[in-house]
Amino acid sequence: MDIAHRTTDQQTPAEQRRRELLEAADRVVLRDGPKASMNAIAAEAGITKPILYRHFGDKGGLYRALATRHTDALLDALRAALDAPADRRRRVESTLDTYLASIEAMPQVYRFLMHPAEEPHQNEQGFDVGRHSAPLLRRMGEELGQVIAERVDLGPAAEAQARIWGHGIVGMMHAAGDWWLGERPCSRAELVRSLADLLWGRLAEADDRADGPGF
Amino acid sequence: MDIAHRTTDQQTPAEQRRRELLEAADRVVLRDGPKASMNAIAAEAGITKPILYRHFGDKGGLYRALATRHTDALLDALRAALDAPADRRRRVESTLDTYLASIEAMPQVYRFLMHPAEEPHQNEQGFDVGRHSAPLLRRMGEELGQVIAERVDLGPAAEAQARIWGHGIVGMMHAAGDWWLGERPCSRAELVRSLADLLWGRLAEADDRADGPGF
DNA sequence: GCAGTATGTTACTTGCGGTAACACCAGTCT
DNA sequence: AGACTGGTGTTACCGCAAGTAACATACTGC
Repeated sequence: MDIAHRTTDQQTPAEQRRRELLEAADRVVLRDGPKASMNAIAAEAGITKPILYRHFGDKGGLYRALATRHTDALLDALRAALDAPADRRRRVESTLDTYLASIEAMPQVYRFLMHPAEEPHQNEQGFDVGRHSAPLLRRMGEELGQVIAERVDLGPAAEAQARIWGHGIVGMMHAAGDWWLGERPCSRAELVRSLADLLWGRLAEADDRADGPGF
Repeated sequence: MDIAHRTTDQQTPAEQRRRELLEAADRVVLRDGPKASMNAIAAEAGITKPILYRHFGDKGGLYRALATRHTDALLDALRAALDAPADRRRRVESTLDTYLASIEAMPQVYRFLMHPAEEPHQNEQGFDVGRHSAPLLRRMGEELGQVIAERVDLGPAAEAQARIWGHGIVGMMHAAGDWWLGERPCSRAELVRSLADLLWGRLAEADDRADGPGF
């Protein structure tokens, strides 16, 4: 038995193989998009389908393994930005920038993680199943942005700012609503109040806790 | 020709038929979730597949038509809340509440619009977001919520507030990032600055425009 | 009668996820 | 040595869903 060796060698053969398969899958998915089939992935890895299923169970398992690698990296980067020594405002900006820089640097990975079910076949007019949410959120964001631009005096660069805020506020509403609908951690009124408070700048007003480095 | 009649009757037979089909599709989709097959929808409508394809082109067309009906209703409700005569804070709360009440009242519709590719039971073609990207957003939201709870002094009901803010801020970042990545309307630095400004309460500070009713 | 168009059908193709069933090839136990 | 075991690999198949002919039947206007 060379298990002792393996631990020093850092990898059992199965894990090694699994990593190779994941890397092949990664290549295919980032090249062909989410429509990549198990057959294509297997071919890229130089093997055939059943082996993939032995390693990952089903397609969801493969996806999960694939997603985990990328999300862990992103989360680590975000935690680092969030923990850096600086004042709160700077930390917030740094975290935002880290996230945006990540998705900017690897847009294929981002689209794979966030919009997996796109473009099933190349027709004109790229709408398809799974894209419904995006149009709705986009429309809400754009409309809110226009309302803000029309009614709020934001000084210079007002339009750009208003659109950003529109999409940001809509996203805030959507994500909080989605989470709340699933977990029901509080009443609707409380949720509304908290979100409105957030928009009203209580994040800036709140004091740091006495025992921490502040946020 | 009875086109004159049709215009007074408001509907040509084709449109009438289309509406019936859409209603049948709606029933099936809201009952079976997004995994509803074209066959099932056709059966519910009392006909067979090719007719659906003649009316809607492909499955995406059907879903799009279906989604449009619901999103239009939601957008109308939101616009009404946004336009109601009241001060800005009240209007914001009212809009948030309208949205949340809507998704609370019709969760099946909401899940269809926002999480089209869910329902774990067997056989999901293409990769699935709901299972994996949602986890990413949820994890980010929860972690941020914890960080806020640990470091910011929010007074009573701090934990609940912190979690809400965590998810809300993450959602804001995600939606704004997604939109920005697609349209590139400004530099990354501008986006970061605008979002941080939003979190810093500039929405509350800004004055109303002179020519409007205010937001 | 005859062309045109809308409505409907059955029967098919294509492609996917997923699964048997079998084959090969280490090492291991007796 | 020879049977046992576990991992790697294969071919060939199932079931199911999207999408598409090709054909059949009405109803219209000329």
